Amino acid sequence: MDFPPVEEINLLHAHVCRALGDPTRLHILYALHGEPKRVTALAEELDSPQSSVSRHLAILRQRSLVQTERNGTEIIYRLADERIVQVLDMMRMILRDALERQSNALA
Amino acid sequence: MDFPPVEEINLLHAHVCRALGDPTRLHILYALHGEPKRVTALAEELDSPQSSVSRHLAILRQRSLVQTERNGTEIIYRLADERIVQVLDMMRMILRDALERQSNALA
DNA sequence: CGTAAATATTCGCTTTTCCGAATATACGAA
DNA sequence: TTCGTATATTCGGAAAAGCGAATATTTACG
Repeated sequence: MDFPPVEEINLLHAHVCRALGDPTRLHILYALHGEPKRVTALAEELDSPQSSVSRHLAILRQRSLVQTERNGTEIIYRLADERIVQVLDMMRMILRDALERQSNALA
Repeated sequence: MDFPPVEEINLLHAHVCRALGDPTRLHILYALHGEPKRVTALAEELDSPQSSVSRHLAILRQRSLVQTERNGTEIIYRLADERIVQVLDMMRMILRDALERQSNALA
């Protein structure tokens, strides 16, 4: 029983993190939380061009962060794992605490 | 009492995620877990040039993921918040499950 | 002061990422 | 098949991020 080397795991892991490293994609992930949606709906909600949203969704799908289901001509996107939002929320908490520490340090 | 707009939070959040989106930086964060280290020690551990590690550390520091403390001529880096590793581990779990689902889907 | 050690920054350069507009593809209905 | 809607992809260019080597900076010590 052998495991993939650390470097390879880090590579995959970093690839996923990079997918999270764009404000529009974060917005998309939160918008899909508990509520699958189609591309056009997301584009309207984010006030972003359709091609842009579609490209972002493709990136999230490649990285296994969202899944798709076709319904006629439309395609429904959903979170591949709802725990993703938990992770994002935890990051926000950590970030908030860090910012708070910094403003305290200034005072 | 007003809050910063969602867009601004997403921008900061994405900025932090981008810092996580590099395999060397992930390696650094795990290497610092529970064990502050100096730059040279990290460079040796990662078998990476000193300038490269220093640049990565600067990025992690800008994003409030690590903190520094000077000790003579050396500078000790530590995680700004140990919960960061929890978040990373959670992401790995989610990633592992996703990969597992995918290989099952092929079978 | 001068030297050595540790860390940071700069310099070129390459690669990646991002964007909107335009175009292409896929599907359903008639 | 032809049309309309929904989604995906391509195109061309701009901005950001990556790297190693070399150089600069900071600190301690004699």
